[in-house]
Amino acid sequence: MARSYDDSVPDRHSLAEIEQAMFAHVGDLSVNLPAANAVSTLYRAANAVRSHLTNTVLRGYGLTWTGFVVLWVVWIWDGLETRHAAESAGISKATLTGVVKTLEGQGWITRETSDVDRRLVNLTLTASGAAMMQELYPAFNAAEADVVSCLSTRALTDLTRSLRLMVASLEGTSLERTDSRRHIEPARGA
Amino acid sequence: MARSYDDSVPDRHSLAEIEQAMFAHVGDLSVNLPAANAVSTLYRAANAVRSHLTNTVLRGYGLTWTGFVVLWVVWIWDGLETRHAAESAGISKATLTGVVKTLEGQGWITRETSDVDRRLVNLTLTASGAAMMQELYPAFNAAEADVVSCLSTRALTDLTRSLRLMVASLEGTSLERTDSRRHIEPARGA
DNA sequence: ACCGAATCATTTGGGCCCGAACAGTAGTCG
DNA sequence: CGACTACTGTTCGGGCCCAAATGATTCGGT
Repeated sequence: MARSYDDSVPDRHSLAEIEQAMFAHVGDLSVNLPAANAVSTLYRAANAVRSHLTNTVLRGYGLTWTGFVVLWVVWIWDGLETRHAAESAGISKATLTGVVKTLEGQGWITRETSDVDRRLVNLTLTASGAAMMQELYPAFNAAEADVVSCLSTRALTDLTRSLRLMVASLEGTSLERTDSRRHIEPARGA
Repeated sequence: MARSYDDSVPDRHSLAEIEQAMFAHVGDLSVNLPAANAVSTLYRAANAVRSHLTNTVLRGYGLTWTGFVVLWVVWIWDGLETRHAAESAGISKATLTGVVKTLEGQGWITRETSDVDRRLVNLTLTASGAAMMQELYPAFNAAEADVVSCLSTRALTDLTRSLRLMVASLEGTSLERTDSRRHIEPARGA
């Protein structure tokens, strides 16, 4: 190595160092540290999981995380309309259009406009798409299990419950103001 | 409304319905449901938080989530080299280059190559950038607190600890194979 | 003093991501 | 029937995202 990696400016920051730096900039009183820690760790963990599963499992099939999620919801529900697929996958309809175009070009999925309502578009897995999911999902699920293997059963259920609470409070108050009582869509896997 | 939103195909899926659909496709025995639930809920929660904070706090300043995170780490450490900024922000150096270009164009940040090592580039907040963060961060932190207000103090610390465990086990084994003993960078706010 | 290896930031190319604007389709109500 | 309204999926524009390749710079060893 060209350098020992620990001599220059701050690289490895302890929590105490970060707290001190924060206090120096924002003032000791008015900062909610546990909330800041939780949010940043949450986002970092989600990206770490996504990145890990993508690189270890999905990349071999030429799939992205989002592409896989879309395939998954279409697979599990034996076909889906675009609007439901977008909601279940947790992405916007605009994004879904592009992702489906990619998956369609890869031959995993087909798109056909509905006969009864010509506004709708039905998504269905191709034969090779279904076969691929049947082979891929067990490996993906095993990798999921591996990712959470560092947590006890109790810690895992607590984690999921807390996260679900946050999702419920956020998705209940954010968008979709047209129907005040908004349902909670658990997305894939739950 | 044109339709009652609840009559057509499957939209509101209960957990039991999803489990049943999964079993029908993957086989009852070999699926780790708690792990799948945890991973999907984790990712969905992270995106919900990101989306909420972006729309309620950041959008008013013309900032994206990633742009804000980069500004934050540069702010809190009184300037940073790009490699450290990328790692602290949890994004690749390639992504950072583009984000910094955006922030530079908006006048929040400046870029200048180091004198002692001309490969390095130092990032510093402009005067207006520092002033903006001083005004913005309290609002952002308040929104963070609001997002986790549905959890008890105990649940929040447990959540953060579990997530940190996952991050540690993932970032310790994923990339950066050059230095086998990799440190754990807590990112912003932690 | 040189040369090869390591490290840095950037560019390139392909894909995801969303809000806003859009055109097409369906239901409603006079 | 003919507006009017609501809902559909798509397109557009701008930004984020990363792996791989590139060019510049530095370090270590000879």
